Amino acid sequence: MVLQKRLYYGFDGYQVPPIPRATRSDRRRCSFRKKVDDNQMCAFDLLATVAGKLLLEEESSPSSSGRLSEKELSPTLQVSIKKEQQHGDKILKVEHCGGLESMITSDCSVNVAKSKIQVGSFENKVELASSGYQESFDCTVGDKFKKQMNIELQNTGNISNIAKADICSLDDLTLRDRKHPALVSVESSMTLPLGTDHFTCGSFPAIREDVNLVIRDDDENSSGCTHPSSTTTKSFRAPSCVGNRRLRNGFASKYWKVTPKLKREEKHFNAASGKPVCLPGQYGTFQSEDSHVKLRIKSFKVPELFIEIPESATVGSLKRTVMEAVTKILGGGLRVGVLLQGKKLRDDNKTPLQTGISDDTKLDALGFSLEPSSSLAPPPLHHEDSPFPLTCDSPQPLTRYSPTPIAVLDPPSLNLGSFVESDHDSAPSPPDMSIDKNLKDSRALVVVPAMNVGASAVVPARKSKRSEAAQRRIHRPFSVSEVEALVQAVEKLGTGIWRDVKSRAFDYAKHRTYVDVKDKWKTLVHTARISPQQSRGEPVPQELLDRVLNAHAHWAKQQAKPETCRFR
DNA sequence: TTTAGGG
DNA sequence: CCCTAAA
Repeated sequence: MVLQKRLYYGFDGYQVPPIPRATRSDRRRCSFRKKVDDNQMCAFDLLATVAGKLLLEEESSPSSSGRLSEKELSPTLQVSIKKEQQHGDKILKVEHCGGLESMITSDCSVNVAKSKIQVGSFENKVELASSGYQESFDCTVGDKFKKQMNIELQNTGNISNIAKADICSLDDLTLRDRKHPALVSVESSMTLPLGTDHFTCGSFPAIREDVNLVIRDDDENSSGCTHPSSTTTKSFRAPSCVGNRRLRNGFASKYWKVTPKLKREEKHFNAASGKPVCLPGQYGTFQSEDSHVKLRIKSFKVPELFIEIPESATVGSLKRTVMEAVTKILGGGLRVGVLLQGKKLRDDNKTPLQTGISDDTKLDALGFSLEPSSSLAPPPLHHEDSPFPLTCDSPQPLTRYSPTPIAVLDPPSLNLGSFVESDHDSAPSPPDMSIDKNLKDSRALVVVPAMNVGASAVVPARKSKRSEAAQRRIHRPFSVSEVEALVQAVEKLGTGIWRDVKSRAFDYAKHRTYVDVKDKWKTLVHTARISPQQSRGEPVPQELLDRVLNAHAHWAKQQAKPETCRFR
């Protein structure tokens, strides 16, 4: 099946929703935020997981030992960001390719360097092109790169705040000066084993017709691994190809692609009709042929993603883990949220103006976010207690990986580059946004800003009626691999020291607390004592249950005789 | 903050 | 998972 829709939108930058990550203790004081955070994390996991899958499939091959080493994985975490800016008759193109981390954290420069060291195979390429002149050069990570960026940015004057964090720190680029909205093209390609219905625009009528969503069946071939003709092609990989190939491998059954397009003009809304009005020459105005508001998703934000696998895990197990997580998440579907100045627009029936979106609304004040949806139920807003079948559970003592934004090459037809852009901050005004850390940990899948909303409706983000009350955390069943890790840790450390067990077996999983771990052990012991038929959920291998009982008995005995040293 | 248990 | 008393 092929669905194609386009979404045009224009704005200058995007922002991350004001959802600072909350620690468990923080949650007590700010439950609402924590809740949102949890949801976003799920959404984020989804995207990043998918991305990671693609890359892993393409670039990672089992080492001779049949195991994955960090070195093998790291290089697969690639990200590409491409920026274009028109300045007079010149067009500045900046492309950045780096390790995953640079996409996830706000401090790209640091992480890029880190990634460089870690991976050793990362590259940056900056291209400067203007009429009759073209130059490209490779930069090393760090100062040199930043320096290069500075020069270019200065030469061209203004630059978008988009992707700034991805290239280097804000200060380095002095991006605050944004008189001209830079043109940024970000495309993302990912495979999602999810039916189109999950992301149909029914929930987002305003942009329905504009979203460039390509959903097709696997076998749909991947004829076009054509790289963009531009010189920028070389610096990054051809994820689109990867994606397709992957699909054909039978993993994902659908190919979901969001292809943003560059649009130089901006649009204004007519106060009366709520429809866009063309205001040529005016900054912040869009050009529209008809009376429709056109939106374009500029980029997705993928704050953070962790894929953990045991060091002894094989590529195959990694893939299965990823698949498992994706499937879970997709099962819940996705919802779209609209953010204005960091606040969610909950009333679907308001017009742009009514929600506060007006001509002078800063484009970057608008944002879209994809959130996991609890059920198939449409975006009707209800609280989100609904259990989310998502979760990115992984196997044991894992190694931790970052997300995986992928650089995608243009579709054969279009000569656009696709990328997944992740960035933090950038919003000059979003209230209550302790960028940095908070964002860093807010695992959200955020689609960037856009102008949307027709007279129709906006997508309800989520109605948290109890924007204050404590919300129950989403249910995150322990996967078999997690159980395995837990058992192993308890066998080694014993019971009663859950803090240690937690850090040993789930150090990477921020959503697992020592209390959770302790509770899990409790239920495991219970499960091991009852008949398999009586237990629910994913069945735990008998072998593990046996080990649970043995370990439980062993440590219970140990506790009985205090004189004995636990370490034997 | 952690543990240990009941809910 | 949550909530809490205890330590």
